[in-house]
Amino acid sequence: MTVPEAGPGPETAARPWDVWQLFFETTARLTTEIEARLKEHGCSLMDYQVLLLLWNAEDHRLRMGELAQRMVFSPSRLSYQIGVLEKRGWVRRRRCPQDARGLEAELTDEGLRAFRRLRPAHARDVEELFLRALEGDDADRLAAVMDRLARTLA
Amino acid sequence: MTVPEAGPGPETAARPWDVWQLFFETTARLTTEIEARLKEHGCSLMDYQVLLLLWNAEDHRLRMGELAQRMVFSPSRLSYQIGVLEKRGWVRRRRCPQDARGLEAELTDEGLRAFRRLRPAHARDVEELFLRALEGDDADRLAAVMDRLARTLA
DNA sequence: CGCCAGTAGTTCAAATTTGAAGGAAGTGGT
DNA sequence: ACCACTTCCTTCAAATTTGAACTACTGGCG
Repeated sequence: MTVPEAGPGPETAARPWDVWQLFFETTARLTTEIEARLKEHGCSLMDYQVLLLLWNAEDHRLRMGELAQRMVFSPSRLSYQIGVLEKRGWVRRRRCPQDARGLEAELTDEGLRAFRRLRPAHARDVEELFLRALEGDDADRLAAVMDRLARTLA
Repeated sequence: MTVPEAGPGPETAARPWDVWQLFFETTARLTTEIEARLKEHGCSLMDYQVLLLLWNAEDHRLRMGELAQRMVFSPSRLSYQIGVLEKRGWVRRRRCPQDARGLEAELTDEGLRAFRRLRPAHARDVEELFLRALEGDDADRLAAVMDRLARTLA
């Protein structure tokens, strides 16, 4: 309203700080709900994300450090998480051939089956709770913003 | 590239699932970094958000339940958080006059001062790490998407 | 009034997360 | 070969988070 516009401009001139608060709160609600639904199938969202990264990786394995980077986990947090998944039989630790300091986390056959079992329900949840809210070129616009954010953070 | 377009369409047709992953990962990086910076001033992001909500509230007070809703916290989590802030002298618990079951969390004078001390640095961080990435009408578009997400979750 | 289902918060134990410290192995200079 | 430095990951204690009881109070109904 304060800035003259040519043509039909946006109805709402969102105040930047409100956008941040809305982003923060909505993100919390979204991940909380998705996590709650996934947990009914016996898996936390972080568990799932680890499985997903391993699933996508060459030979279903990744170096611990690489995994920690991608998950935005501290080393100790990743160590704990992998420990949990290992006890559950979904992941195995292997010493890395190239570098005896390092370890690789590898999806077991059981982990593979668990992932395949979990995926459909989780995909539907993300679909329903997140993707459905994206209209028109929202996906592209959102991706562009996230890319810019990621670049700032790098 | 796979879909014929009339005129100069968007360069990138982001695949929905990738958008979700990017959103999830970038959000994690962003909040992790903002939290790290805030902690150098001796306050967690959740502490700050509680202070902010109380700051904005009538008489700087809110019912525990209301606060829990807005923070997306479980009752026990809020109870713990308020306990921490209370020990630090930033917040006080008062029995609610209208309903003897309930409590209100109220900002103390010291809490007020703490918030005013924290705010500038945090504002700069959010500015630098989040708001700067928003170009053109990104803020409005993002707000619209978040609104739609929130409505789905309600 | 007296009972009772429902509401508001707290508490407790178990699970997770953090951050500092440690142990094992690579790397590079001498 | 040796030593200092770095990298990779784990471990440990303390802080936080979760989820299931548990306590205190309300409001409505007989």
